[in-house]
Amino acid sequence: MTMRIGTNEQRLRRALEASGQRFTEQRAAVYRFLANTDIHPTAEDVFLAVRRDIPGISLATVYKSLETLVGCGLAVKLTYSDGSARYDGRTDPHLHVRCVSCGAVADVPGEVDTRSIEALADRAEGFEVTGYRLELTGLCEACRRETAPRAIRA
Amino acid sequence: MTMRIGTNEQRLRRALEASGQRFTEQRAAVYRFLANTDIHPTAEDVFLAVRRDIPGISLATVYKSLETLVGCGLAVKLTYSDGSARYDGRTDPHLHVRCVSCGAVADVPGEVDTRSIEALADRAEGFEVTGYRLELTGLCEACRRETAPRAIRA
DNA sequence: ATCCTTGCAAAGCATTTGCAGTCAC
DNA sequence: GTGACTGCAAATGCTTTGCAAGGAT
Repeated sequence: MTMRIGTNEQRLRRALEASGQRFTEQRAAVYRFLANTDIHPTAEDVFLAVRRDIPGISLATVYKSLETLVGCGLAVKLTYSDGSARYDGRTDPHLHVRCVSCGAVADVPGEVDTRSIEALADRAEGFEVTGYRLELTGLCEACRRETAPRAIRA
Repeated sequence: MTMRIGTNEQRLRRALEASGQRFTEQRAAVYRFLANTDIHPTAEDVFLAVRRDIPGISLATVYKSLETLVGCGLAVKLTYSDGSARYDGRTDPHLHVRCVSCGAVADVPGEVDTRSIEALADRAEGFEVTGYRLELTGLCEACRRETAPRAIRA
């Protein structure tokens, strides 16, 4: 089975059309980058990368394009407590690790047994529990070597 | 066994002294409020409440006082992905539920079996995993009744 | 031809910071 | 008396928004 060039673009065209939105060069470039990386980039990372293809693109357009992709179900937004966000081209649920020093995010393979978590949902008095947020935290390889990691909120 | 008035203030005085900081009316009022509520207030909630005791207090001072309490180990800062923070006078680790609509936070009694989570720490390649973040999400009683919950980031 | 998108700059929002005056010790 | 703390206002940093010009269908 051969991987076809253009598959990502076709998927994007279909998803945009399905939601009554237009295919643009900017959205295509953003999706192309996102679908081919596992670094879980910030909007700015995407901006810097996409600017190599489209020098005139603006940061605001990158933000808007990313939100469009999320709206179409082609990307997932990972939001963090320092107010920053990262984007993931993988849309299936999976666990992430986040570096508490630099904010880098990586995938963690494997399944979590969530029964223990779900069992607590009934204890949340007054709340209708619909889900949970779980992520591992730690230090990435680069930050582990550093003497003075810069402080960020996990 | 009788609850003594002044216990909170004594604990605050001790904690501040231990870290070379000064006891002030503002810090006392912030701690008094935080130690007697389970609403997990935002800095602004604290500000509005404390202003009843100290009308001239500023929001900046409330922020600084809260950080001081966190630094002393008398409070815990709960940070969320919409960039907001809430403060908890309970410093022992326990699970929270957060309303995805209004951001309200409540305690959830009970223990989670974390073995399944901890077992995945080894799979995070390149990372030294030091902990995890877990919280339940859902709708609080008030928001469940509303027709159009306002959108916030979970 | 329509009306969705872009790019720019300005606005938002929770929080932080600089600084002069004030206060706890 | 001295250095930490307060209150004010201005600044910060990520993200969003308003709007006129441009582009996809």
